[in-house]
Amino acid sequence: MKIEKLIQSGVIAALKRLYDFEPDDNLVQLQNTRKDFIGDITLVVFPFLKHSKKRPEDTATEIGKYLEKSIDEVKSFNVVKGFLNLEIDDNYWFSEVLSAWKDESFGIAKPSENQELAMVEYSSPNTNKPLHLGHIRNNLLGYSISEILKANNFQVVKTNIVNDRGIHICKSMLAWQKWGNKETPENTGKKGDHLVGELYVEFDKHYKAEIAELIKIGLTQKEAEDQAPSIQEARELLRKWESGDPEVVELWKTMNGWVYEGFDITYEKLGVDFDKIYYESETYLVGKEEILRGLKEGIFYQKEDGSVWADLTSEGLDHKLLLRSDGTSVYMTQDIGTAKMRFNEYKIDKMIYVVGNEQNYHFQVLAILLDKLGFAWGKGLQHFSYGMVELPSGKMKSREGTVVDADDLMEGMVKVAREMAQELGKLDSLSNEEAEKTYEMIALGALKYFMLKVDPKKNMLFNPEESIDFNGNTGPFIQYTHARIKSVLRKASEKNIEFKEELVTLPEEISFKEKELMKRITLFPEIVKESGTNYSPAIIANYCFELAKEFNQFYHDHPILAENNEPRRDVRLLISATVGKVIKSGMKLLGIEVPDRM
RNA sequence: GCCUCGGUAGCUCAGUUGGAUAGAGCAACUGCCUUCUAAGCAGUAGGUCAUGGGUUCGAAUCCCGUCCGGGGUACCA
Repeated sequence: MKIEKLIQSGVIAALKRLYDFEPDDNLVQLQNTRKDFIGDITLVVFPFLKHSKKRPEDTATEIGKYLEKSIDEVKSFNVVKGFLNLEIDDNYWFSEVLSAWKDESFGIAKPSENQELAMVEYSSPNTNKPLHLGHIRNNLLGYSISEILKANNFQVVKTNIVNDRGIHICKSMLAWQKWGNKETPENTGKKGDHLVGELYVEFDKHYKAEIAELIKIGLTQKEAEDQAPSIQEARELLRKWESGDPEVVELWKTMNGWVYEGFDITYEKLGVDFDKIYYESETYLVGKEEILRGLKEGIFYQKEDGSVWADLTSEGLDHKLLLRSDGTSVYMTQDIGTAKMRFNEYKIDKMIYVVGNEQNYHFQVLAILLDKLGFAWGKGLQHFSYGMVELPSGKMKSREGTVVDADDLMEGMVKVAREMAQELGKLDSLSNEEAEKTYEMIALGALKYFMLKVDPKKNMLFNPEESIDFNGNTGPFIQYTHARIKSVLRKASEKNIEFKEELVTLPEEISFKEKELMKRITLFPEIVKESGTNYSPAIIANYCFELAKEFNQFYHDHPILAENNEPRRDVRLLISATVGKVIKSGMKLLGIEVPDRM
């Protein structure tokens, strides 16, 4: 039984016995003892004073005496003001670490039958431009939260809804027709998504110029934006696409194909993947049908111009457009269609949308609309809302060229990692291929950890001027700690002094750091749970950092292989090996690989 | 205007859901490689937790007001 549970029930028994008082479980507040005090677990006794009718110190002492007597694991206690610090027997932590080591999947649920199914939607790019830094945060969060849900006993289906149709892609198509010079990825060597992205910028350049011209001859901004020839032509392309014009559809397929080839490369480099991909072009009509059904059933209403709306004023919200006056669908329409298709195809218990917080209102409305349409699962949708990535200059804008391109960023990071490693000369013994693989691992580790260590809900700042760090609270720091541990274990095996798990025993005395490490290891399963219920990879990231930091301190002043006292040496090897294992599985939940050498 | 999220060290971020003297990393300065990897370790310095009130044994954390910033409120997605 876990020590916290033991103590909790011990405290409840003590209160009953001493003060004839039965508290709620949540009144028993246990926390880890602060480092400046002696002890492992601390009980806050303030809430009990009303019933004990004694001073905090006396109350704590009485409870302490009771626990010391009734729970074997409680070795001793001390009282500071209203805090009862309990010292736990080293044997308890030792046995926890030993079983952590033996447990193949310590802290991680194994796939089994009857798991609930969670579908996680993430990435969801438009097909008119390459992925940028904002997408990176989305992809890393989506991937990581999927791994964390798996670790928390969910079956997970990772999904991606590709926004492959609409005015945005028509703009790139038009630009290709008019100014594209028949360029293709093949004849230029350009990555497909980048080529299409350039065309999108090209369109915008002409469009802006036309607007300026029109304003000069007296039109308002709004009129000019509406009447510029480029946008008119793009709209014409969209109409042709919707009516199935073969030539337009062909161009659309070709250009989207280029983009997908580019995306695949970026996704692979990032190390993210999907179990099921939906395309907006295949779901928007389903959404439209649902809206029309809702209209027929009187759930929605139609204005004189033909547009369809939902009245959400009874929910404290506004009126929301669902179909334009020309009958075409909007963002919301498509999401309704996509949701319906997904729930038809899978037995989804939990649907999670990894989408930026600028869409908070959208998902609030989506849940209500699905509910109104009679889908029982509508209200249960989870919007995993995360903050924006900001640059020192403010928000990123694709059209204004202030975006940090995903491919460029990753490439740059690998370059820095390579230079740094070569300077340190650490990987000289590896083959070129192995070394190159390690550079990538480190570069991606730095990038991913950088993005995931901050609370997903908060906006974060990325400064392209300062490259992402490789020292301190970073991915490489944790990777390095893992490599160090592996190195020690390799040498132990070379010297034939590996520990045998069935023979390791607790030495007479263990140091403060050794105990701290054992306690930290024991926390891991709880951390995995917490990150699952809070949808926060950051909790895991910060735990891994603390663990690695503590290991490095331990490593610095405790000889491991050179320790003469065998029980002591073996327990140090056990602790090291277990820390290595926990780091590896923790980082895996973040989608970060750890090298054996670096 | 209305809705919503945020403001913690020079910078980037933690802070165990109300507990003890608010913590890391970066940047600056000092030490430590003949001993298991120095991408490391140890130390110095850096704070009116935006601000004013309130709630109580106890507030960075909860409530109200104010200031500053982000996002939303589109027949864009």
